[in-house]
Amino acid sequence: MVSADTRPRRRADAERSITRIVSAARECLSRDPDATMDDIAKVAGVGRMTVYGHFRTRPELVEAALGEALRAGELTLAGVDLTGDARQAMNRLLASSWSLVAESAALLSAAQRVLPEGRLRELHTGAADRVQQLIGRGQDDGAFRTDLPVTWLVNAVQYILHGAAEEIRLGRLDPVRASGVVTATVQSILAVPAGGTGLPQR
Amino acid sequence: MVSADTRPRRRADAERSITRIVSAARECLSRDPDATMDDIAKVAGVGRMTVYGHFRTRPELVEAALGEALRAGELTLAGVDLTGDARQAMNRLLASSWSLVAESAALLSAAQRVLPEGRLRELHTGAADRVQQLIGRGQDDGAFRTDLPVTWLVNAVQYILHGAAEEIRLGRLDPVRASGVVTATVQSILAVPAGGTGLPQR
DNA sequence: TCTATCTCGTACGGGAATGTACGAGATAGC
DNA sequence: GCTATCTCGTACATTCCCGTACGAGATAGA
Repeated sequence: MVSADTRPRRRADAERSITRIVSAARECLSRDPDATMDDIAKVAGVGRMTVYGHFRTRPELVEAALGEALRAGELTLAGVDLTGDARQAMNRLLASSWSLVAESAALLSAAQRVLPEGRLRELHTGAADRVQQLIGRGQDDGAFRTDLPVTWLVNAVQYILHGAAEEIRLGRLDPVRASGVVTATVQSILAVPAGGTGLPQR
Repeated sequence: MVSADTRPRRRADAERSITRIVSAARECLSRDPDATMDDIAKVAGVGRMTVYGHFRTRPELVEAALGEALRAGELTLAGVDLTGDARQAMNRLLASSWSLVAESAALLSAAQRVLPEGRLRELHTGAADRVQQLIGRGQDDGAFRTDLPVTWLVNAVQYILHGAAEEIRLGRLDPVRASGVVTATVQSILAVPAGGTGLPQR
């Protein structure tokens, strides 16, 4: 309904350009939410005018980039076995897609500034919901803590992923160890507290 | 060495204006890193030209705002008893200053875009170092985990605080419960893992 | 080979933000 | 009450980016 041939038809080189542009947009925008059309064009290796040939406005391009990232995320998500022990499932999920999820989060915050609120929710729902479902199921199974709101847990995980991506970018976290670090941190956040965290049980 | 009277002298009303401007800058910039000089002036209740009367450039104002926030943070930090059980100390620290630390983090990311790298480290060192020391001490005492790098733990805590502030801003987290939620989450991140996180021991 | 499509440079208009210049009026502080 | 200081509006130059217009040249695809 989106990517199919609603347009009359396109030449192969145009298709290739679009791919490169969207890919460049993902890269640039997830690093700098204010990346310029010109920046993106340069990274894509095309002229700025070519970009405008395919995307009329900047918001349109941002949406395309976000959409692609989310689609990729959902695809990966769909390929991960989320059944069985929730902890193990979360580990599998993180191992295969944490950096991708982090990228989506960065793009999401970039999109937040240029897309209408509704449009954003519309695109993002689905990807996030499935993570929330997994965490929710883990809570029901007794694998994950229930003393904190689900929405907080979901977002806390997001922030950790986002942070890890940033730390790598700043050279403060070894990319090789990152996956393990992320997994360990997330598990700690979701785990049922031992009982002595010093907090009232609420 | 910074705030003292290196300037010839200032009238009382000017002093008042500066205070309001810096305060407004802290508020605006921690909410939107791209806040305009005009935005800040409006919030401060003064004209834009008055702002320029005291801060020649935007980076100068950003630095002032960040500096003030960090100074406030250090002041609070200095008032917290960090001795004794590291877990309890961390709880005390978070209880009395988590939102302030979160604000500093937001300002920090705003400053990252307009201040030279060195200047930023220069200002920020001190505040962050003390948190790092506390976590390091906790590790030595066996209160906190040692399977993850200290720098990561410090930053993970920062990201969680930042995230909590954002969640409140978006109305997804009850401000009243926030303190407890933050404390519980941070304790989980720092705690020595029970032993079954599913990760190789490093 | 022929044509519709695509690339992409130059040039232009518009908007927003920064920072400067000037100056008239208010006021703190002596 | 005098004066240096401060406030702050208007106006302007500059810069940066977006988006449009035009068009010449390359190329895919038949």
